[in-house]
Amino acid sequence: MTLQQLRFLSALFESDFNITAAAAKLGATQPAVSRQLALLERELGFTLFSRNGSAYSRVTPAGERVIEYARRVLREAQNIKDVSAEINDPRRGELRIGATHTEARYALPSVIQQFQASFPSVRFSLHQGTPEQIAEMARSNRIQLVMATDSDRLFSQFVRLPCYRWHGRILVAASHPLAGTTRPSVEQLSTYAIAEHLLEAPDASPLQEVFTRAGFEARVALTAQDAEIIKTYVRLGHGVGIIADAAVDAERDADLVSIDASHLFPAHTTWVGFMRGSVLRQYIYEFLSMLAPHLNGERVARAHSCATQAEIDTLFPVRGEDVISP
Amino acid sequence: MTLQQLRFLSALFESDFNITAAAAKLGATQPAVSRQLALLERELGFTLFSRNGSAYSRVTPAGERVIEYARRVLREAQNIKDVSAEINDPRRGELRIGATHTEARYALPSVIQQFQASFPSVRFSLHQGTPEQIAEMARSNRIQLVMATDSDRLFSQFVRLPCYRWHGRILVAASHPLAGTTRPSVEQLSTYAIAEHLLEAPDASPLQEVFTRAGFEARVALTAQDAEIIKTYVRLGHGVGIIADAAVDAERDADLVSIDASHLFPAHTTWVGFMRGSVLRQYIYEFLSMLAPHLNGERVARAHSCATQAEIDTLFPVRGEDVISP
DNA sequence: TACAGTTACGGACCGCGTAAGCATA
DNA sequence: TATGCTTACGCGGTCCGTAACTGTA
Repeated sequence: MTLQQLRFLSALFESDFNITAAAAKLGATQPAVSRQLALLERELGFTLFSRNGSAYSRVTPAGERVIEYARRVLREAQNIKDVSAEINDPRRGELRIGATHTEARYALPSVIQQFQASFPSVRFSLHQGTPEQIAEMARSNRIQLVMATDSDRLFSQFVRLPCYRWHGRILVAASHPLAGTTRPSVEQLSTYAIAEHLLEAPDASPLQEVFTRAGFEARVALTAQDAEIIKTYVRLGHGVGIIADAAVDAERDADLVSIDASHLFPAHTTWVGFMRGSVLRQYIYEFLSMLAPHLNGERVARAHSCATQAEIDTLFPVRGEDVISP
Repeated sequence: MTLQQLRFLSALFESDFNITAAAAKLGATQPAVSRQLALLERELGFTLFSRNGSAYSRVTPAGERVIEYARRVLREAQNIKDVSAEINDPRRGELRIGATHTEARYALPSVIQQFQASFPSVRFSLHQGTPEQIAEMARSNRIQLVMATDSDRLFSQFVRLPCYRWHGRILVAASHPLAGTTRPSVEQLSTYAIAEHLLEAPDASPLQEVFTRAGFEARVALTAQDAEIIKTYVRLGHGVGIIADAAVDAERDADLVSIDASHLFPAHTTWVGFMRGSVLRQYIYEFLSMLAPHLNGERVARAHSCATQAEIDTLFPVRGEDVISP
């Protein structure tokens, strides 16, 4: 068993069991990958993938376990390389972030700009995807930081730090009946079609829950990860939009009316995280402190050494809509 | 960076920085180890060990971090081998246990006998040591299971399962003034020299605490890991011994009087554990259920998947002196 | 025929052990 | 002089890429 074999194994898994693609990803030739995987299977004594004729089709139950541990091996090996890079040149490296749509679109751009000015030799990349996708990217070491809102469930192997909290805002066209109101009720909202800014799985919508509890039903006519789609819909006068307050741009959305909805919906927490046990380069600490002032080096380091998420949560208490920065 | 280099690195660390010894331990020659470590240092770009002339003396701070991650790599790689062994021959393998003196001496022998009868092809070995020593053995993968009493502090990276609970017993010679008493008080005890069965660090003695709280001082004249030493001392009539109840043998200690002391001292918990995230062979599950009936496969598997020790503790509630087996 | 994976072959490289060299007590 | 690590050297294995082969849609 060699690290190379485990790299091939992991790459094959991440390339939909296509050896040719996996080989290309690692800058190797296809026979090399094929041979090393055959050798690994022979050494382990059982098949890792089931063959569908000549093509590999899917992983066996045993293979799944092996891949899980293989990835752990590779992550720990990457940690060694990170320690080395940090010592040799702390200001040079890579920062790969995975984020869901809203964070990538509204929260990150200004921070990224600031970060790149401070660390011109750090190659920055941003990978937008669903929470499932970015969790998988982190597991395969393709990204170091993850940013998402809620969906904690998917990130149990992560150290999660609260970044900021926010409320939904109601967005309507200027001509809409609700345009002049403040503090609209659930009953009022329930008479209109709703365009909702999707956070996680559609079935886990906190919006539906709020309506149900008040004895009404939400008529959700549109859901989208991209708040701009919601705005377009609202501009057409088709109903009421509900989006993150960060997604409301005072200038470009001047034709729309946005109404505070903090009395209706619970606050969301946008957090940033990394895989438990992974090495954090110094510039990652810097990035986090740029992202939110309360994520300073000392507190992040303390969170990093916590064994459980519960301990971390006590380090970052929440008051009302804000994470408290002592 | 290769797995072999990490193995050499880890072995050197565990051989007191003696390359010759490390090479012998791994069945390699000394130049091979020397060269691979030099290559690794060159690849990483910094020294891992500080040289004291020609000999290696100690690890650098950076080296310490690298070793930490190198060991993790090796543990995860071992997990892959364990998965493989389990699939190829579930009844063949190794079971290496680290235990402190009392467990190795009194609790384990009968279980080991039973286990070896059921699994003749599993090579069993038992390694007795201080809690510090066995924790270090587990970190370097030399043992898979750990058994100890209290000293939780040293085993934060472990999954700990309560095995059984026990009280200290007072042991005196038949001619001793306390021989006829039941429920002796702290005041009575404080007039005699005490020989204490040592559990963890001498400064963390719960005995001293009990005495202090009652307003007395314990005159501890002897401490020992081996309860037999305490018995010898008591036989000489030199004072009062306090040992684990498991260490009292009805037949062989018939010349001594043992007195229940559960009213005086808090119960101790003897636990068994393994490193978090390690693969457990099927026969390890069997061993655990032989060790204590409440450690059945289903519950151990559940504990294994817990992320925190606190979760595990709720799986094994305690009532009085016993771990509850539902 | 196109596609995906395996087998065959020759070359480069790499890691090992033996043996000699070098520094420190 | 003994100990412990490093360098030199030659061998054997191993890994790789190119190329040819096999099996499947």
